[in-house]
Amino acid sequence: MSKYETTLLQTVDMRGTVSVQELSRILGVSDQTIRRVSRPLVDRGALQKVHGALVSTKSAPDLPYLARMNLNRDAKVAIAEEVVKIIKNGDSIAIDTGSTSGFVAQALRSLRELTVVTNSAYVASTLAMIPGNNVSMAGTQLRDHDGASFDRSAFDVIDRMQVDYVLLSASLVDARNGFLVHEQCEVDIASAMLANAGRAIMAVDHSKFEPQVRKPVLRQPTLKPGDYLVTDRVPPEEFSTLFANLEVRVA
Amino acid sequence: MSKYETTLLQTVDMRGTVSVQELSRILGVSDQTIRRVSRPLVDRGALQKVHGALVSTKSAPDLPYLARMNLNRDAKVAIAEEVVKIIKNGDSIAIDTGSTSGFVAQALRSLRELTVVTNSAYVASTLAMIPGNNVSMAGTQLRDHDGASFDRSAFDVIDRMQVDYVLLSASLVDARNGFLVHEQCEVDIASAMLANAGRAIMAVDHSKFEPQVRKPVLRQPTLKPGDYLVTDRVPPEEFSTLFANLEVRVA
DNA sequence: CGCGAATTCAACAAAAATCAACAATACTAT
DNA sequence: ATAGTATTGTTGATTTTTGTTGAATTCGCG
Repeated sequence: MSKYETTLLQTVDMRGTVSVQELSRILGVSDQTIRRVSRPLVDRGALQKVHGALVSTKSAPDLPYLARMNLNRDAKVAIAEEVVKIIKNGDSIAIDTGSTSGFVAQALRSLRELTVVTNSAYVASTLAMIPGNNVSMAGTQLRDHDGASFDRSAFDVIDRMQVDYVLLSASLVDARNGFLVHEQCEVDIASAMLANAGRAIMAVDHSKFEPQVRKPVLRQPTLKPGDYLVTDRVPPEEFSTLFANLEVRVA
Repeated sequence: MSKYETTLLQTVDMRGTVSVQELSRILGVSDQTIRRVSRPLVDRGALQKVHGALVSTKSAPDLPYLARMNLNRDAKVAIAEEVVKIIKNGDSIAIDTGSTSGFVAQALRSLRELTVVTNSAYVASTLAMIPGNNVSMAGTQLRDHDGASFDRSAFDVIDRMQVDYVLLSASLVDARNGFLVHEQCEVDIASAMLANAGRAIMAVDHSKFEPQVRKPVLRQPTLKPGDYLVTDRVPPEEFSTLFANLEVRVA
């Protein structure tokens, strides 16, 4: 560990992005030294390196949530458009958090007079400003990586509503165990929404059918017969049992 | 990843649409370079490209709130940047709804470890996704034209918090009557925030000093000596009494 | 539809940044 | 004190980025 590490990190985090040249002036060492001491920092992910400068990993624009939204972007857009075909003007819908939900929210802007309840601030602000919509934000304190809430008041709001549809998502679809996610709080919100909704719409892109690096272990509540499954590719054969009672739509 | 990426994204997201020409002037590089560094951003969907300019994917034109945001945009951007100079990393701030607040939220993305409470879903979702921030959304049911909440739970949340600053706005500044708005609920929220905050920051662009077509009649709570007034032009002489005890900053 | 202006694109040359290797210096432990 | 180790600055070759040029494309407008 170099003696410059802390100063270097502080400076870069403070300013967002600092050129190698300027860093060498600030620390009073050569540019080559900056490159050398920054390499381990870059390797362990404390900093990012670009040609000519170092940028903080905490820097705003490349946010985890938005980065995730751009993964499989085309698939998610297609799925979102398919979901919107199910919903009609004037319907009510509960929307959970998740990368696909953001796209569905965008696509739902083409409808009118929707009643929406969601625990995602992004979804809420996307749909709230459409004239005629009635949007409720469930929850108070927002999780930083996706701006969603899972506190007590979120459940209070959800339990007060009765909606036509609920949009759910999952991190992994497993032929044996069903729809899996990483966090218990996500399951809790999904259950609450499901309990107060008519038909559920499970939206998962094709990447969710393949093994994940970090395997999720928590089961989403089981769906009712007649609930929708919307995805962007025909699912492999081994999922036919799991989807037997669902109305499957492929975008 | 280019070293210009962060600045470019911030600028475009903040302003909605920026011409390639102006971007090249702002970043001090050629227009060709702007095209080059923006291409990967466009490819991964972080930006949209049109002939002659780049537009933010987050921008949603032709809506009342965002239309209002585009009125006097340059002034509001300047004011927002001035407001950010007052706030430091780690500070806590309450933010009311209003067109200028949206710009301040965008500008506050450059700071870290902020604690934010707001009744605007737009502000909440803008700041919630910055890693390290702690954002609370005050309120449940959202007003459709600006996605802000004024229900009972909004006050409950605000009254629970004690923050360093509160950002307020107004529809009209009147030399005799002070800061005026249209709706009583806006005054109520402002009062609640003011009661739980250290110093207030009143942000009004120069257009608010001139008569409005629809004259607002409700008085915002009076400010304390030492509170900030941030605007984009030196206010006319007749306001000197009203601003006597305030720290006036002109962007 | 066609014209002029503005914008974009492709290619190349210049400039800047990076890397690897080596020499000089400081520091440590015997 | 001295050999050994680690850190730093310098040099020159290599790679990446950038601005410029001219051709091709797109846009706005009569």
